[in-house]
Amino acid sequence: MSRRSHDRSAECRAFAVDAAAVAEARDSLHDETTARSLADVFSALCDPTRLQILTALSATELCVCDLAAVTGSSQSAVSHQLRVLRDRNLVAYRRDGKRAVYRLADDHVRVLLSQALEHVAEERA
Amino acid sequence: MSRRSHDRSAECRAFAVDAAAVAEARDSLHDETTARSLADVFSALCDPTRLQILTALSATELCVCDLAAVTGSSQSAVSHQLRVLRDRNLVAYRRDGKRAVYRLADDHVRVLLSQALEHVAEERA
DNA sequence: CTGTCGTGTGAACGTCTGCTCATACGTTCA
DNA sequence: TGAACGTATGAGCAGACGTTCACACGACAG
Repeated sequence: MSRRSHDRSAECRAFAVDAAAVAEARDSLHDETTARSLADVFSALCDPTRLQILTALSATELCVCDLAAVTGSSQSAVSHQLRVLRDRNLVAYRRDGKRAVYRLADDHVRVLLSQALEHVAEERA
Repeated sequence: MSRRSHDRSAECRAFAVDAAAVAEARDSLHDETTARSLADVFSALCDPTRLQILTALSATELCVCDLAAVTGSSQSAVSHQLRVLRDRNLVAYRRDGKRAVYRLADDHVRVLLSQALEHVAEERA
């Protein structure tokens, strides 16, 4: 514990290089629950199967069975993923007899998808 | 293997309920490389530590050491995450002596963050 | 009622992921 | 040149994740 200023190889320095910038950046961080919700939203979007589901639902509303057909996944897998998307408020659904017909919950999803699409298109230039 | 039409409990039906909707949705899906890139972008955004990094960089550019201070993570962890963000073209950096100063790569990141933020704010109403 | 359909769900399992630890590399300064 | 600094990276490990499998449940037809 002696020689305090020399034994922090992996810790980097305890004090910041640019204290002002660190303070400014720290203030800009979201509170914990907001940060958690943000991560949840993006977590819902990071799986290829869920992205396919959302892209499909951008075009038209679909029941679970048809979503399975569109994505090429099993009905069970789709149902599990829809549960995630429902919990994140990214999709909504209505019952139609024995079927459950899903649709996008709001337009934020479309914007998120289109922005990400723009990004990947741009970096290919 | 007989009784072909009765033993597909988990497979759901092989033909779609709403063939037209399925065809329309299927056409709207992105090609495989685009889908992969989209998933990569959102995968980069779904980790709390990386979200903190990007939020911090929305305010000001920062070196690795200061990012570690802002996020409360180790320098190694931040460096690993920055590698992910670099590979996804979400951040860029310049060398300044021994330091590496990182910044957001483009404005798509800001839009993505703000849209997700709007979404989580809205569903709390 | 009985059987089938469409869907939801829990357990199990293999894979992916993000962390720590240790170490290496390039830069700066004495 | 040698030491400290800032950063990058690989190995290893614990936990999260997505799938399959098996099954339960409500709705509808016969």
